[in-house]
Amino acid sequence: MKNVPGDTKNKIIDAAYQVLAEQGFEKASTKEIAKQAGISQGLINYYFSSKEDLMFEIFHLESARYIEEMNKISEIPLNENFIRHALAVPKNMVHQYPDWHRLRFELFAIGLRSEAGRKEIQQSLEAGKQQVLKSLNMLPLKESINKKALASIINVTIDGLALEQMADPDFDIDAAYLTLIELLETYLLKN
Amino acid sequence: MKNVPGDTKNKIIDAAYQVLAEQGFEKASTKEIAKQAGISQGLINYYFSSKEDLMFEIFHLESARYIEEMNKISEIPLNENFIRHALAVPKNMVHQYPDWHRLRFELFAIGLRSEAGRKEIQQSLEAGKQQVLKSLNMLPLKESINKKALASIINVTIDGLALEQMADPDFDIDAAYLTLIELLETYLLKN
DNA sequence: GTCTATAACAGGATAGAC
DNA sequence: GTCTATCCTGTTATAGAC
Repeated sequence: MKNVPGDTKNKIIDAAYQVLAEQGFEKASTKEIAKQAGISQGLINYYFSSKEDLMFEIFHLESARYIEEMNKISEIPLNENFIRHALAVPKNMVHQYPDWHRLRFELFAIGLRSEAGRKEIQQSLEAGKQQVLKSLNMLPLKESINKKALASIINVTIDGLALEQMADPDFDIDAAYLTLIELLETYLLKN
Repeated sequence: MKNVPGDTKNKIIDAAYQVLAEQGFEKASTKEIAKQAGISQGLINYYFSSKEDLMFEIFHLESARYIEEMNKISEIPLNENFIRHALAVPKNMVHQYPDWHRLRFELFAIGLRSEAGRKEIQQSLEAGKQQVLKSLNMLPLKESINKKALASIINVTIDGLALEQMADPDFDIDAAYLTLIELLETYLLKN
């Protein structure tokens, strides 16, 4: 095994991501992160000036991953099934990346306590809304519809349904998405 | 000033509520809570066996307050404006009790990390859904509508819009609720 | 770059006086 | 019931050897 440049830093980031998702921001200790990464605790401060620094880097990386994932919607053909296909993208994220949503709610909680964190949430929500808005703009919609408001609603519903799914293993997320699709189709297409 | 029975305990709970909402579960120290309550730190452990014990008591009390608040919906007359009047209740909570929602998202973050916490979220979400369901059952709806799924969507949207409002002071929550009302009216009444 | 060791501090819980 | 003082543990960040 050769020493790849940037390898150690990435090992730390990966480990921190895991520990952060499992334990949350405050409880995620550098000791545990170092252990998980297979390095010494002191080394973390060689790559990151502080624990907070490391955590914010993770949130940024994950924000980017989210956008990337949601961009799959752009590739969906614009036929009468567009809405259900588009919503399948966030729905599947709950299954594929459960940690990702845990991390997101962690960010929400932190963000409501500090000014720096508040801006992080705002950016994250804004990015999600822009993605939804992009999709809405592909559809021929009436002028009377407030697209921005609608994008907000859809965006927060995606997060909320993910939470329900995580909190309650018996939650029928498929049924919820089905109803959401009906709701939107009725409003957007028949209105 | 006489010593009212249960007064000290309530002082602790009130202080803890404030500190918890401001700092979050992990950072909310018993030292700070004691300071805010105007008592000594050691006294907290006379009334509560542990910090966690204190925190859970707060979550339970707040859950009860939420239900109580939402029960106002039962008093709304069943006319054509029912939906908008009913949704005004949660919307106003964001303004009236900003701390309450901060606390709620704190609970969500904690809950996604421990089994005990997970059940707390589940209960809290379930209670909210039941309230929405109760309102939906007052309306004459088609059989084809999945009320439980719809209640979930409405319930999580309420939380989500509150988050947006807290994260972004410029967020137009009124517009969002207006669109939500239209969305529901279109689906429920015209469908 | 990476390690070990440790400094410097803060947290919750408890003991014991009053 | 309430206080003060203290114990014990765990935390992050840093110093210094390799």
